[in-house]
Amino acid sequence: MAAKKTKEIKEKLKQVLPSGTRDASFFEQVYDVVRLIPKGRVSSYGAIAFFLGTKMSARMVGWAMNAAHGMKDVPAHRVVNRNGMLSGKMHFATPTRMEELLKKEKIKVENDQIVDFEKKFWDPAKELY
DNA sequence: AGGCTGACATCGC
DNA sequence: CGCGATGCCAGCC
Repeated sequence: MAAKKTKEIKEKLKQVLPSGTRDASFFEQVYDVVRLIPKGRVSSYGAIAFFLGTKMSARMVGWAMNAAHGMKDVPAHRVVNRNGMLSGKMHFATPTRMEELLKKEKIKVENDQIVDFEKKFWDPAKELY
């Protein structure tokens, strides 16, 4: 479906981001927040969106993450949906990459879902404010 | 220029 | 209690 499209976007971003970094906007802020997520902690699209001021634009955060794939500094694996589910794992290099990365950070993952998500949850609005 | 899509979230029936 | 519909923003066709 959109897999092909994503691939194209990824390629395009490779040209756009590293080259000019463009005049980021929503994305850059998302990247910043994601980078601030401590190791061993995770956050959600909604929390980030909320922190940025637009709680309802959680989808955009996901879109930003998609772009973040090209950014080495952005630990997209630490960002999951509100359920703590690794909804975006299929967008990584390999479907298991996200889970592996999380496990390396002492985060337990079972059935594509983060264990004790509430404990590992890192809320930017709380931590950064 | 208009419409569709997308790694989400929330409200409604 | 579960599934469907809607909102949001940006980028692509």
